[in-house]
Amino acid sequence: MTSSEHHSSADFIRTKILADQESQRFGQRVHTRFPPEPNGHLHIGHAKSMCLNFGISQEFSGFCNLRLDDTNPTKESMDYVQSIQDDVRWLGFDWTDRLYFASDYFERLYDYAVKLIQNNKAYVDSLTAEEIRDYRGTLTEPGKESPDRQRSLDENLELFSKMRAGEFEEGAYILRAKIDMASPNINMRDPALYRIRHVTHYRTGDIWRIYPTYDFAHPLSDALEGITHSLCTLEFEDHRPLYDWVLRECEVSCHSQQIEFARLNLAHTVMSKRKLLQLVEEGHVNGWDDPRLPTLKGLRRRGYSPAAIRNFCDRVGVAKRDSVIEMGVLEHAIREDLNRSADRVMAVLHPVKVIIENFPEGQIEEVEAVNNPEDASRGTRQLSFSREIYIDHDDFREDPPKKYFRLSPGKEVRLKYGYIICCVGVDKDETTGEITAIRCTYDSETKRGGAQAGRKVKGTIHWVSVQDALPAEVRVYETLLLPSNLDAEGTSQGLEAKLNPDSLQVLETCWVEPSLSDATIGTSFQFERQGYFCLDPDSHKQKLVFNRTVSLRDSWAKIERK
RNA sequence: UGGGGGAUCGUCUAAUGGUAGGACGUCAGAUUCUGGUUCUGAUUGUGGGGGUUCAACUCCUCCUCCCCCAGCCA
Repeated sequence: MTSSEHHSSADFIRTKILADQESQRFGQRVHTRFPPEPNGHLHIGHAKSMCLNFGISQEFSGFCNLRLDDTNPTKESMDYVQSIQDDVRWLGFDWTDRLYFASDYFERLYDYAVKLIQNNKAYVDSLTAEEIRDYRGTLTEPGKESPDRQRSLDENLELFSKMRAGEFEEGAYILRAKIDMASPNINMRDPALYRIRHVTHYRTGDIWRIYPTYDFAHPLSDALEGITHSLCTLEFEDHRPLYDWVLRECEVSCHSQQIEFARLNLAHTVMSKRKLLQLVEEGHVNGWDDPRLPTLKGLRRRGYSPAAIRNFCDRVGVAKRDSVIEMGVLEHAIREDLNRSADRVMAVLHPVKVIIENFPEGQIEEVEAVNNPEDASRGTRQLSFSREIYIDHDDFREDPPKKYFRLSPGKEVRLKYGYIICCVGVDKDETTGEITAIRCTYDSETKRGGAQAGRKVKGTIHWVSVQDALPAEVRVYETLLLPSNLDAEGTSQGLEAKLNPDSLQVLETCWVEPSLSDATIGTSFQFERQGYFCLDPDSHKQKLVFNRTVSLRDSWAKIERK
């Protein structure tokens, strides 16, 4: 199987891989890796990377490793490792037995560093962090060589060994690559390879006092795992010469090709770990799985399916230019999925009581409702119809605008799966003027199967029967941010100012049909005419809690806006 | 302003010298017991100036704009 069988035209990465296969650069081998650092939860940007790495490995009959890039012990934890594995699996990817940790390579990485020293390609520097910054030069001026650059081989070896043994304070020494302090590429001005950290690593404990940097550990981890194509985001573009330098100077047998692509940006939300953390810690959202967050846990709780997210990533494509994807693309992906899979159900979010005056008091009638018009095998269910029902506040207007097809005084509307009713009056609270009930009559011939069943009216609305409706809370979400994206100026202050104050709206007094009483947590439903909703873990017997995943497309809202 | 990247419909993304195509969105129509779905149609684009060529999104040249880099983070 090749990528060309899946894509009418391959993206630039698949094109490169095809060319590498053509030239036998890695034989026919294609081996990728998904390398998150276990210092936070995965988000939809990671989903793009997973779809790329796991997707490509599948298309080219290769492999994809899950690698935890845990070279910085100060921010990493086992909890994150577990969370990452859960999320990768949930998204639908399988690393089988290829689970790796950069920390498992620490010993071999150390040996490579020693080799570099022996080859006069690395040295131990005693400059402080500030001094190193000064010596580095600027974007336009070359750097200066550290006095320690000329340190003897034996002395370097001995100092490095003592660094490892924990004989020095943090910051006292650092191992640097000996490359070129005048390089126009700042990453090549003798970058750090190892730093001293007297910190317990969540996996290796206290056996290491020095830890390799990303620039040293990453290329070698790729080499050790036999990775052929190392996909990363654009900001690593000017690290590529260093990536190649490390592999060349360490004389490894497998030299992977680093390829950079543009990270995913979604409009009206944030993707950086720092900002996500800020939202959680400052309480702007309720935890990492808040349904407003673009984290995989948040999307999952919001009701997004793994298939929809994968499909979204496919649609978005992969390229090198910076881009911001509109929310509409994500929303389309989940609607497309849920339209096929979610059972339909009646729910009233903003209830108004309707009294059907000519319907006998105490009488209850069964009506048949279709579970999913897209899937006949989902069958039908019975709904009970009675004299008093709830309809949505939006479906009644005392003074209807033009093209309003719903209920208004003297006008008819069909109750979905039920009768055509006609509004004959309105009850109002004497003091507030608020509508307390809508009075209607029904046409008894218009039920499905009735003599007038075929009679057409402009509108059909949803409803629930007062007598057996279940109370529910519904949480309606809007975007996290008001503007479509943060500018470069997006500081911590800036983020707070751009938050959408109405990103969460809690509707406490909703009514849903009784069939929902045995719904399981996480299941998605279409509330007829409204949107897709899923049952939240906060639900309990007394009160069901639903999250709105996404609304239905609403062409009436568009007409009314004009 | 040193280096590295990038610029194609509103938004993503194809087309490597040969009809600028697809998706999302938008608009219009058809169907519909969901103003949903589905179907049909329409809409709009190669950052700018020169040049090469029968032919340029594509090659050359000049310009403009955007992003990334001066962590002992990744």
